[in-house]
Amino acid sequence: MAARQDRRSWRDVLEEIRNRVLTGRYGPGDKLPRDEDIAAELGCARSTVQRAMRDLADRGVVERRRKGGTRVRPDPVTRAVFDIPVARNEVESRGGSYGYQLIRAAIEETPPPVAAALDMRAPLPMLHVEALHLMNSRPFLYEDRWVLTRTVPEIETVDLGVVSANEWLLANKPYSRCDLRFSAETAGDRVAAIMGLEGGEALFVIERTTWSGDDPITTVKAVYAPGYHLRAEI
Amino acid sequence: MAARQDRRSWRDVLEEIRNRVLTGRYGPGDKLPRDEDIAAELGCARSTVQRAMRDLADRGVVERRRKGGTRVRPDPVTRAVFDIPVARNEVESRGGSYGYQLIRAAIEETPPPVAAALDMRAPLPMLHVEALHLMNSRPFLYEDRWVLTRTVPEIETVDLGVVSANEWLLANKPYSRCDLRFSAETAGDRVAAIMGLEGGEALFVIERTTWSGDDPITTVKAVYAPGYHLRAEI
DNA sequence: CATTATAATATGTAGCTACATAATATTGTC
DNA sequence: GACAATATTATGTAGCTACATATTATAATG
Repeated sequence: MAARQDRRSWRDVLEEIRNRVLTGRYGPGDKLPRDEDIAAELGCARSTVQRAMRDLADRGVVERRRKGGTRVRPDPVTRAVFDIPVARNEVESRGGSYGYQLIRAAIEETPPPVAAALDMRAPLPMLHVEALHLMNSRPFLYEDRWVLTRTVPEIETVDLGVVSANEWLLANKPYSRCDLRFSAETAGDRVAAIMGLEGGEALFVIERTTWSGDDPITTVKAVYAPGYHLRAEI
Repeated sequence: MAARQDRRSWRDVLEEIRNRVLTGRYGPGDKLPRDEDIAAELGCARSTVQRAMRDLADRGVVERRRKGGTRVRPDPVTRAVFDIPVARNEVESRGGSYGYQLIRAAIEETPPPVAAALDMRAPLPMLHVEALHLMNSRPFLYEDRWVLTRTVPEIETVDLGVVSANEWLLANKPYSRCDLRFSAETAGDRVAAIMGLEGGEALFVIERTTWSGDDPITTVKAVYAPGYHLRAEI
């Protein structure tokens, strides 16, 4: 096959190995031949096999270890990649007009759950920000955020009535680590009041915590308006 | 830096470029120099830059096009990779004992929303399966699934009281395309009854639709027990 | 002027070599 | 036999060359 071009591409190798996994020729937990042998069998260079294998490892199909070899992942998972856009972009890409509204910004002591999320031992003064992102003047996303001022002192000089803490931090304080949690939550009285809901609705929630090296930056709870859903395709 | 080994690794290149993006030296939408020039500047081979750039593109930091060059993604996103495990593995990896219970399995005509999810034009006979996955004998995940028997006729011969449709399909009918949707939903009467809830709780929902080539295989709504959350780390 | 053919170009891929690195296996020592 | 030192090995990385491919840019043509 591949008449004009006789070379075997890494995608061909990937497909071949993937098929062998899917048809059970290489079952869960099984050890695969070494790259070199697969290369010889399929008639390509080791680097081509390497390329394919790296992709399969990225996709969660196989696991590779130096000297240990390659084996099929024993527990099959569906690996999905999600892009979580900035609220402004998400609203605008849906053709809506974006609006932003600061609800509150104040210095407070770290509450215990926030300290836990950020791996902090002792409470410290933090900037607590609540804000609402709007689509077509209607609540789209409520954000409840804590920022560690010791890590990001400049944020105290920012007018959060104009720029959202989210956008400011993204542009000014890159993170090196990020924890993400997706969940569902019932709209409580406070959130319902802020978002103009009746209360009791199921809301999609993304919690995100970021660090710069070992220094905690911020933790946010982003609560989306009812009906929101996040998509991915594989 | 890198005393013993003077070579610059692709990770170094990646970090360097990433920093330039984060510090604004390469701003959103900006075009980067060609790989070859970056290689010359940083003192490494083009292949090393390529490796780093591919990774940055995978992470959603830059966009690359042949001849068009490399540019910084204009809209910053948080790209997260989630592994969605099979219920059994998820329960067992948390140290729980897994249980499975078939609620119902019957042939029905495709309802319109299911047809829409699967890109089907006309309704066809489908296998409608409802099942409950248990952790320590308590409801963990309720699955409401439709399987197109025309694509997977063998499933009619499977005893779904013993093997879950999910596990059987994963092992026997590989998919080539998969759509995923995350959302939050309020527990209705039926789901509440099945899961032993009071009703009105906010539940985390994953909807998954798969195809083999152009042939629809199945679409599932997976409803998790209250308190469930999905994690990722970047 | 629009439309099509052609050239130019940046990234993508395949193959090669050589060496690095992380494990695992083996051997040596007590 | 237990444990440490050493060898072995499969994957990982860096660099090189040559060519493929997809676009964009330019020139040719009606």
